[in-house]
Amino acid sequence: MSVQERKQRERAERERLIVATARELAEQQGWDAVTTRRLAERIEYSQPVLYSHFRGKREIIGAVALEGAAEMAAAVRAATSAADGPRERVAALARAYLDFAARNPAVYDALFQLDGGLAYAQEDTPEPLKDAFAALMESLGEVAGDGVHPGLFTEVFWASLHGLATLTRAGRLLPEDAAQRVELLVDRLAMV
Amino acid sequence: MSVQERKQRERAERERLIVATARELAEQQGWDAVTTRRLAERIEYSQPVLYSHFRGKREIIGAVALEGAAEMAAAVRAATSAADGPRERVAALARAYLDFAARNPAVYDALFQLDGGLAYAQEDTPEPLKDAFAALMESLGEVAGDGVHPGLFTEVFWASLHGLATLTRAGRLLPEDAAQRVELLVDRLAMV
DNA sequence: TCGATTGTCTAGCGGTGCTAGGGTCGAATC
DNA sequence: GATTCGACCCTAGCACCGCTAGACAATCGA
Repeated sequence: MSVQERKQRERAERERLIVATARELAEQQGWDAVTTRRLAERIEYSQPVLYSHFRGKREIIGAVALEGAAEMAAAVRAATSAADGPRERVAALARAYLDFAARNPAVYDALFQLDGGLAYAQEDTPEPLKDAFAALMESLGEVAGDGVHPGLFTEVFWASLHGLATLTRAGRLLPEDAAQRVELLVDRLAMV
Repeated sequence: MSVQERKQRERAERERLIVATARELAEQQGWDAVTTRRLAERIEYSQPVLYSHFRGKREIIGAVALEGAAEMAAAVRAATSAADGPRERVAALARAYLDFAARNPAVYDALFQLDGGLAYAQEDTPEPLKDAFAALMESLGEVAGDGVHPGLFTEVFWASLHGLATLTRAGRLLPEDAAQRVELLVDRLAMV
């Protein structure tokens, strides 16, 4: 029994190594640089080993996305719990969200830009994704305003943040005025 | 002279054919299906011909993006000019924008998602892109509110629309409540 | 008519994601 | 302790990708 357990442990450890390495490589050189060959070389195994853990590259991206969702949820909760009052909580949430996207561009891409084979906004959506959305709704729900469904409001606010994050990172918006944009967004959307 | 002119005409015509075919193929089967081989086969020329018109695949995407920018600007202007009053104009703009994104997903991707090698928010930004942004600002500028820079407001509103468009198309948001989200967004952001 | 130029194609390079098949090595059995 | 067996991993290769060198044919100017 103990031998099998050790093998399972080693296998799980190797899987973590794959995900961590993919993420690291993606953050360093972009997802285009994350090829199965390079990834295999970095973990010091051959390519087919990757396929004994994941169905393909897409699933590896998905694994990075799930890891990122948990971290983002934690970052958002940490920021909001340190803020006083609904208005300041929402502002802190927005800053934390955009900060996470800017600091972890590859993870953010895995989450919202690339195809990681994950289901969204559905029954079988993985728990970390649901929880990340829940983390947003916890603070945003209280400023939705009268008669506005908290979920709907959260979706709209989230979409706005997502738009700012992606357009800024893609060079469509200049980063200089980022703070002003967030300010404006929070002022208008949140009913404090 | 006339012979050269004819050749130039034919060459320009073929370039249009390439762009149109790339766009068509992308709309039908997604940009992943737009390979230089398939594209060459569809226009009934060999691959290297593509490279006599464009530096590479990226530039072809860029050409589709520019074409799309002009169309989007026209669509937005058509919608806003048919609406009465600032509030209704902004609502019409939002609907037209999201409608364009939904009806031309591949073009929208070429514009804002993929790398078409185009410069954004800079001096040397191509005219169609500047004009598309101008089309948005024409209607959005008048509802920016006191003391808010029209350009900044347009950026924020645009980012919100972009977020809704991309998240919806990527399956991150369910399309059923799309109309409600637009309503909410316009209500809150526009100072009517 | 003959060279030069222009245009196009065939063939191929190094890369991609992914997989079939063989070989090795350790664990369980006799 | 020897042997069989099965899990595991690697080598090699598939079809495809973006892109390009070099051969070849057609056309133009002298």
